[in-house]
Amino acid sequence: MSRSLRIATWNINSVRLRLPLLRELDAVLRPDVLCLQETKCPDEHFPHEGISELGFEHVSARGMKGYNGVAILSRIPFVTRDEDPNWCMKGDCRHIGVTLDAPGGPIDLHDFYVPAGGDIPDRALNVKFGHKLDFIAEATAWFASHGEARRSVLVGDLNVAPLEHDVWSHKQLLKIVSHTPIEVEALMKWQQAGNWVDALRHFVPENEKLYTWWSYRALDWEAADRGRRLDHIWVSPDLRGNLVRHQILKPARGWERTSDHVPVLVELSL
DNA sequence: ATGGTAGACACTCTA
Repeated sequence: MSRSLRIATWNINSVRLRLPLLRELDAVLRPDVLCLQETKCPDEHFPHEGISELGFEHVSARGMKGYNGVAILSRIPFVTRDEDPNWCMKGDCRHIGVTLDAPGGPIDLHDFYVPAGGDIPDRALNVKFGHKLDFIAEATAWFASHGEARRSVLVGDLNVAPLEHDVWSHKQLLKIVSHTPIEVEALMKWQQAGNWVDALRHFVPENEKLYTWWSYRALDWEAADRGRRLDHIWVSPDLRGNLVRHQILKPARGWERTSDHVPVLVELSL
């Protein structure tokens, strides 16, 4: 007998503005757990009522005014781990860790919103790029010091498209923040630090294009199809055999007043 | 090489 656990992640780009879209997402994906990034919402204004109406009884939010912000919405109980690091000592609401009361035993879940890093891929000229690299390095060191992850899932907007076919043109994006070699190397070191399994690439071969984000700035995002895979789901190696399916909700990019990211989901059989 | 769009918030920051 096995039970399923459906974990989704979405950079929602304002949880208050897009609360109605969560109903659409829920109808299509039916996640047990939904991790959000860029909620742009201080905790005291978090729309708890609308979210509990969707059936998510368990909510942990870490937000601030104007920027950033993460939240985990869940149909299954969890405890928030408050002892996790305050990355880069900035208190800027880019991570929540919870331990899920999952079938078959607890699962540690991490929801990350990695700094985007600005436009210039040079830490000497752009402090945001330096912050991004420092953030990833700090996360790498933290997971390395904890050894190989076990019964763990790490999701979020990691703001790096690591593989050649995670972007519409590898060659044209080599100097564009999100796909530069220094960021790709840093992200891969992080992945290796916990021996994480890239769950989306577990399902989709590396020679196939795979995107989760399309810029707002295209006249016709769908026709141009200049996407990038910025959103990720990683699972610890002991859960590799429990992966049963994934979904990239590309139609969400066509919703009215939507985010520039689309929801991504992985189902585990536990 | 440039600029295009979007959200929060109240000036211009962030993406």
